[in-house]
Amino acid sequence: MKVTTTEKLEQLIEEVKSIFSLHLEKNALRKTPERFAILEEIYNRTDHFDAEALYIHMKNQNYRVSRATVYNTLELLVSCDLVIKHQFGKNLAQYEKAYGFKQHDHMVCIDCGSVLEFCDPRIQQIKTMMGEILNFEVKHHALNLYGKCKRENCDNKQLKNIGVATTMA
Amino acid sequence: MKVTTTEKLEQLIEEVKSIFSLHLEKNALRKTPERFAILEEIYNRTDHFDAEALYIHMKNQNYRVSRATVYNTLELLVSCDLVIKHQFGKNLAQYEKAYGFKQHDHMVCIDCGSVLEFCDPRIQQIKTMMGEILNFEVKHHALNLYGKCKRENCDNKQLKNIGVATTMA
DNA sequence: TTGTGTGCAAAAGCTTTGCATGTTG
DNA sequence: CAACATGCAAAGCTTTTGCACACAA
Repeated sequence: MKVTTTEKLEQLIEEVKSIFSLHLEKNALRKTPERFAILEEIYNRTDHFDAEALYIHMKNQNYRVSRATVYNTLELLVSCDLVIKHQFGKNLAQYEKAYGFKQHDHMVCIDCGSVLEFCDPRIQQIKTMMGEILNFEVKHHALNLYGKCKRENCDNKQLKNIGVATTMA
Repeated sequence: MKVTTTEKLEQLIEEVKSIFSLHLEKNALRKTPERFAILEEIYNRTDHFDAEALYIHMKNQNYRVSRATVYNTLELLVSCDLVIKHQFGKNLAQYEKAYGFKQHDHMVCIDCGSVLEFCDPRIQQIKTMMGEILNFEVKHHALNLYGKCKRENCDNKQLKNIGVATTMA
């Protein structure tokens, strides 16, 4: 029987909802519809996004939610590793879904702001070794490479919201 | 003849001033006393600092300077690689002098905010390889490892200004 | 029913901008 | 002396906070 991409995504969403549910129970936090709606919204997105974009998008779908709750829930989701928070060199936090995707790092174009992902096993080795040497328990990391992409429509201007490749062409 | 640490620092400061001077000339920018005073102030500091701390410190020394000029000059210095700008996961840019110091990366304690530095040659290999694979001209990078330090006076609370080891004990 | 979570709006914090003034080239 | 840089204060943006109300447990 064929399993479509949509079905896979729905399965993934059910899975992360269970995980989140369990996390809320464990920490005696409430299972509010807003929290699950935000989680679902995030996992239906592709690429990176900021808190305001998430808020606006939910508003546009006529989902009644406040910025405070969006920020609140994002923090919760980061704390249980369902979402990763990034700072790509701007004073604007970018977020990304984390569960079921290979851990990766980012290449950011300093002209057009486009972001590509890559994996390299050496970063894991560095984390382990430096943790031992410096006597730290390393929890996570951020490796961003900044440079100039060679897209022909790279606009050689820093966009205001460091964005997402698909929103910029 | 003995060369003291202070003398070395003064030499270094003269050197970066020349570099900055040349950069200003090349770009037809003006050599104002404020710009050189800020550069000197930065190279007299140790560790990491934010724009406000730099501003306050100059004010305390009765140097008349404005926030606008501080931000302005910091950007200039970053653009000619005399200063590096960091974002250690907070919405607050941290800066660091860059000339004459080995390039390094950072280990940040998620509890007390202390920052340690380390070097690892593998990061250079990753930059080169990923630049080729993704067709980017890599200009710089940021690798931050986040974890828990094992200092006995690590206060297990996130400080407001991710700071500098020496200001926190 | 109890108290945590939410929405709204105001406040806070960092950074940028506009405009009059000062100063470099 | 003309253009650029500075100082000051106001504005801009993202994020946090306070408070009254709603609703999950």
